[in-house]
Amino acid sequence: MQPVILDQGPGTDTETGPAQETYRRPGRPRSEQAEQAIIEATLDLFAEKGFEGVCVEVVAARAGVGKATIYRRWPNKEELLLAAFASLKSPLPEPKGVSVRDDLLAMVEVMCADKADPRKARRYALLLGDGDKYPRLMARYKETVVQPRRDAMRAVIRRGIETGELRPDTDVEIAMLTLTGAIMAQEKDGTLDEDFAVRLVDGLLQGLAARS
Amino acid sequence: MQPVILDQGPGTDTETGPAQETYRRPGRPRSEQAEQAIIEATLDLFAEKGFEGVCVEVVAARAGVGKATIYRRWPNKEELLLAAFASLKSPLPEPKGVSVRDDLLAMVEVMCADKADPRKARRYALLLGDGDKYPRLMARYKETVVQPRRDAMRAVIRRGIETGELRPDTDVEIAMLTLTGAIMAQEKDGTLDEDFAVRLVDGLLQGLAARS
Amino acid sequence: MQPVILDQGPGTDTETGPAQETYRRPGRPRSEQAEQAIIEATLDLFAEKGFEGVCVEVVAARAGVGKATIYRRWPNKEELLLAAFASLKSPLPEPKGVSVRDDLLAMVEVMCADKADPRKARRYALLLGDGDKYPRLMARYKETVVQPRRDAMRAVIRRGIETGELRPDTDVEIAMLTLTGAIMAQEKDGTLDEDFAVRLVDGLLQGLAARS
Amino acid sequence: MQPVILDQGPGTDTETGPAQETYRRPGRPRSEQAEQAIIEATLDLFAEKGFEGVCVEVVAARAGVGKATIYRRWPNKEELLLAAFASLKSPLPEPKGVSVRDDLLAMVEVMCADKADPRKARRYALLLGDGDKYPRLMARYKETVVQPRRDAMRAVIRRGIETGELRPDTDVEIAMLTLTGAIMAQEKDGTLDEDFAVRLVDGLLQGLAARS
DNA sequence: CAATAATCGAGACGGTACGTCGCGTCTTGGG
DNA sequence: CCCAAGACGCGACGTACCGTCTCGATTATTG
Repeated sequence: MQPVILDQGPGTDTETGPAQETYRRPGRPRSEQAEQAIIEATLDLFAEKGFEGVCVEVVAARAGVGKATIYRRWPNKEELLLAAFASLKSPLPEPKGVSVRDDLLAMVEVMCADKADPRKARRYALLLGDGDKYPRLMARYKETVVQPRRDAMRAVIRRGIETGELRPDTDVEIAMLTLTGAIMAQEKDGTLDEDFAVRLVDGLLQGLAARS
Repeated sequence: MQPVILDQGPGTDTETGPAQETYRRPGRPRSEQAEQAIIEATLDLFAEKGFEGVCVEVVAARAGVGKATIYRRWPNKEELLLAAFASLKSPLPEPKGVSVRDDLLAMVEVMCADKADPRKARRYALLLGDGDKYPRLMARYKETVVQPRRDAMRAVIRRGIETGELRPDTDVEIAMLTLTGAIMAQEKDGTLDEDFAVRLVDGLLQGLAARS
Repeated sequence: MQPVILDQGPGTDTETGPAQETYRRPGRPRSEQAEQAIIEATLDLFAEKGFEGVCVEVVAARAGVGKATIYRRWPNKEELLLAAFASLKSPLPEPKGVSVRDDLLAMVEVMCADKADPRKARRYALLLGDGDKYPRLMARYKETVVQPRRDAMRAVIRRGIETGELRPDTDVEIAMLTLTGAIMAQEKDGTLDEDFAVRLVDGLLQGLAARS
Repeated sequence: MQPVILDQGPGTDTETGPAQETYRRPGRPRSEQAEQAIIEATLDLFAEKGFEGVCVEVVAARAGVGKATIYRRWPNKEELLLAAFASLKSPLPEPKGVSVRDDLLAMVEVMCADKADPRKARRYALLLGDGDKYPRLMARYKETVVQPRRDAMRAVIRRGIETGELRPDTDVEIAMLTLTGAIMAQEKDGTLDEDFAVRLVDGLLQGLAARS
């Protein structure tokens, strides 16, 4: 019967940057500490027990926080998870523009490294290979993490065609899907991760067909 | 109403192989009909309402079956879903052995077609981008659906190297990951599915590098 | 809608006594209304359909309450039933102290009346002769309802001996068991309830033995 | 769809005695051993774990018997329990007819002894004092065990009135309820069981009122 | 001796209720 | 306006028994 609490307190989480004038909503400001503790607890729980282990009630308890403090910030568990994952994002390197092979390699190496970082690995592993009960989450993950990377990669390939480094009839989408897909498809326990990036980029550049 | 005579018999489904003589466990055999009805109901519910809609209680009601009859066969909801999905598997075509390109193309086409079949598409779509929260289901899905396909594809590539159709220094794993990964990574609402397979196979065969 | 201010507060119901200062546990207090509604629904269902009819799920639905709200208060169905029955207790009249016969009669009459009151009668009838399957409920019932009444009755008899109204060699326990037991043993559909109390008390006072 | 199995095999349990001519239904006769084992298992389980512990499935397992073998004999769990209890019945002694006091005493002593016998005690305790979730069962118990005893007792009292041993204005029903009720009401852990019977009978014979 | 018939054990069947868990919301008193 | 705590309604989960229904095998009596 009480009016629904509208999430319009100081510092709504849709704010992506500081407002122009230093405007401050009335009332007690949200605790930055609480926010951090929640994210950390979420990430820890996820790393420990996977998706199932991330229960809002447990996160709250571990972060020493009330459930409402979580729901004041994120509308549901999924967004919480997503926010937690987002805090792990490692940005792709800016292409240096010297050689397409080098730029692609740098990108692929960063993406492979993500699977090695223990914390991100868990995210990767669970999302893509171990227990993926959260496809909607995965969609969002793709949207916010995978897609931007693809776009960057697409740009590099396009530039390669323009510079003549790549075949002029290169199928950009296919090339891009091939690279990102291969990383995605590779099993996390792959045996020789160190030079996987090199093999992948070079393999793709050369093609499979025997040159007669 | 009469159960089929070749019923697998009562007992745990952990049976890994048929006994030597056609052994029959004591007690009333499990109803093959019930099993079918359950799988169908599961698939229907999934197609209708996605993951969330697949509640064991609803499946049981729709299949005209007690919950225990479900739990007697599968230990939890996840395994039920998996079994249901498994019943959708479309086997890869046997490689004809004429040309590697044709064999690969046939395989890729089947895999692409899976994403077009409404029922399987839904599985794919929900698993990879829509549904909600089913962790290790996808792992099992990969294990039972994706992995076998990869194995088949690997075999074709290996044969291509032997016949000289593919470069002798082809990196088999990379090639295989590239193909399957690209299909996986392709968005389900891809606009030009019809020739995607051709583009993918040919793109990979030719490579990206400009021939100087 | 507002919970009564003297709500017992949230927390386990194992609290055996009130804290010194009116201590209030943190968190939202338990709704007194919900408690009432649950008890009422339980009693209604019991009156309507007997023991079998008292299903926690139905009680919850009828009380407009979640199952958890019930299980937060009582650990199981049995305790719920007991609590519901306890709320029906009709206290024994205070002995007026004029004559033992009158005091006993008043007590017996109240106890007999309980078997006439439709709601309490149902409890009695079902517990002792009709319902189905609730083991240790009756024990608790006796503990909380029967025993206190016996204690009160015992006190009256003791006083009667002191005042000389009863034989000095009266066996108090026997007398008390005799009275309460007879009421207990009497069939619920007894045809002449109105003067049963008088007959019982007088019968006991006079004894059976012919006076030679 | 199959016709219901009618319980008309050899030796339907409605047979209360051997038929006149030694008629024997065709087919395999019911195993007397199984019947014994079932009853024993029921009684054991009851003694061990009370009402709750008596699950038909457990009884069957413990007796080394199929569930159908139980349900072929008794229509439901309640009847099984009742049959088991019935096998414990200890008949009242025939009144010797010398003195009413002696006859009553003998009867009361037997009834008290029932509460001492470990096996019967459990039945008594659970039915009347410890865990009585089965009121319908208790009704049947009263019907088949308690009621016959009351009838016998009533007969003795009536004879006492005729012989002049008891007051001519004795209220037979009250007297009878008083005796049986007191035994029923007495707690099983009563402190001095040995002479309880004497105290009860004598207490009732003398009455409580002081003789002025 | 073969046929018939009812038994036996085992265990699956459709149901119903249980008690638990987690979600996202609401409501306390106190910063 | 925020905070920690914790109750709320809801709804799915997986378990436990109930009483019934097959199975193949066994055991008597009848023809």
